[in-house]
Amino acid sequence: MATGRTHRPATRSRGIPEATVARLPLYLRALTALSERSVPTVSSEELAAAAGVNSAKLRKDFSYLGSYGTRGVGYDVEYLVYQISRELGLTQDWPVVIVGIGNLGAALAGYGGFASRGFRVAALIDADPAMAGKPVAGIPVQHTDDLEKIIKDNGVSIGVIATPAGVAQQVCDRLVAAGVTSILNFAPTVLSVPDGVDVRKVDLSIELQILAFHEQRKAGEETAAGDGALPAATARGVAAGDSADQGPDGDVPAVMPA
Amino acid sequence: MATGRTHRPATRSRGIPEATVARLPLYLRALTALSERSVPTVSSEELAAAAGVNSAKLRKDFSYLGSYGTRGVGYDVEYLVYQISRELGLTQDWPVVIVGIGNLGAALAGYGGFASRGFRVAALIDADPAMAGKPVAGIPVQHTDDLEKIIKDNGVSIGVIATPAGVAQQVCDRLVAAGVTSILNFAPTVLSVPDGVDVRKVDLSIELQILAFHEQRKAGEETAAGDGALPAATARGVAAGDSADQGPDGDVPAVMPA
DNA sequence: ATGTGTGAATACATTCACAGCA
DNA sequence: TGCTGTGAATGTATTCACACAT
Repeated sequence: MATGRTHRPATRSRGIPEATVARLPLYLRALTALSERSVPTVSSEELAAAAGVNSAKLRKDFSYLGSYGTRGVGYDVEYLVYQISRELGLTQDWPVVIVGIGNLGAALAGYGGFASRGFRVAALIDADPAMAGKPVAGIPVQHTDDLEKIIKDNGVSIGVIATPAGVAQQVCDRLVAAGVTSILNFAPTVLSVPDGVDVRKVDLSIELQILAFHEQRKAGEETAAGDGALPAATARGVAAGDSADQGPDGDVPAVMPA
Repeated sequence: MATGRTHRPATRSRGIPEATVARLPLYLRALTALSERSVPTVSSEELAAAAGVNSAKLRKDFSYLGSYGTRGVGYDVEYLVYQISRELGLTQDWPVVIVGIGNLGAALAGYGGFASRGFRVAALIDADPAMAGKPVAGIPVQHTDDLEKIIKDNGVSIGVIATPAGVAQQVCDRLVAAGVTSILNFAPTVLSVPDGVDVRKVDLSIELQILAFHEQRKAGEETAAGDGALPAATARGVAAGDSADQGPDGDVPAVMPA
């Protein structure tokens, strides 16, 4: 959108593929590093290497944002940082609340990547009265009773759930009722949310299980009982790939504090 | 690099799509819950609802594993639990080491989902000499100096990196050199690994940025300057969707302890 | 020369819709 | 009759390869 570029919608139209959106943060991180080293421009090849993707994909991804590069030269680092930040909505800063201050919640609260990337921990919330008032990562923990007020007073629209699985849905319901429309769920449960609310999950156990699956292959077919064993086949540097889905309701799983 | 691969042996029997593999843990979790409630059978419809996917997808996923259902009836819960566990390689248990025992590492160490799901924390490793010997979640922390020995003595092939970004690559290199072939990376860096080593990332900041992107849209087109704004359109329960990729090397980012 | 931007080709994933088995 | 299993249809993502701007 930026300037008045009204040609083919292909450029800045509202149709950025999810897969591309998921990679923008990666590019942004690599670009930020370059920016800090005062590198003025990068080629798609270089940037792709730094982000761990291949250059064709990167160029295609950028093409959805617009034509921000210069043929024969590459991309202007600062300009791209700005464009991607804007596209991701990071030019404003998002107040976030973290609910469930166990080890995980504390780790999240202390995560340095927040402030620097458009997010601000507006509040830490926990159900344990003993924690109320105690500062974690410099921020005082507040009691769950005040959840609704905290959300409203701070205009919070993004919530992080780091509670035990048993109370996650209930916390989720309260967050949503109070106005939160995006949730990052670390509890190992499928959350049900109304339409219009986004849920993303982070789940240690799932990630490990996926690794185990590939690990098992690499280990050879020793286990092969009556299977039409397939030797190598997969030894590729799989190195990741997620996928989640969703019907009308919530989403999935995750790590969990003590 | 495990065994030889090179071409595209892409057989068929052993060809479970990545997207399906990524969902098996979800199904497994839902099935385990049913199993605990002594539910004997489930239909694809019911199980799909519990796992947060749609039934056609679930049936297609299961079709890659074999024909484990009964037409007109559904799936036998116990049997499916076993088949999926086996497919994921969870019938054996995987010793795992966690490197970097900050808040995050401690949270992971205390995660209950380990033991119950085929994983065992074989060791906790940290570079801080002051931590050595101190138990975290009941497991004594060991010093980084002994990393290689620990990996070898325990036959560890899966490592979790929860260190600050600055040392992640270095830790990764040592893990790989010592024999680890699967890595779950929580540090916000792209790790380079040789072929045959799988890397998966978990990155709080990236997840939040993806949420922010969608959140921005929902917020309306207030920012809309000369854009052919697209009003509602997105209010759907987007609710997730990942995607990562990879070239020849490693992968990406993540949370980070204090 | 060099490296972007992008149509066209290919690969992968989801959804449909229904035949066929219990 | 009810629900699985799966080909065919559709949708999405990645990769190729090259015209073209600088």
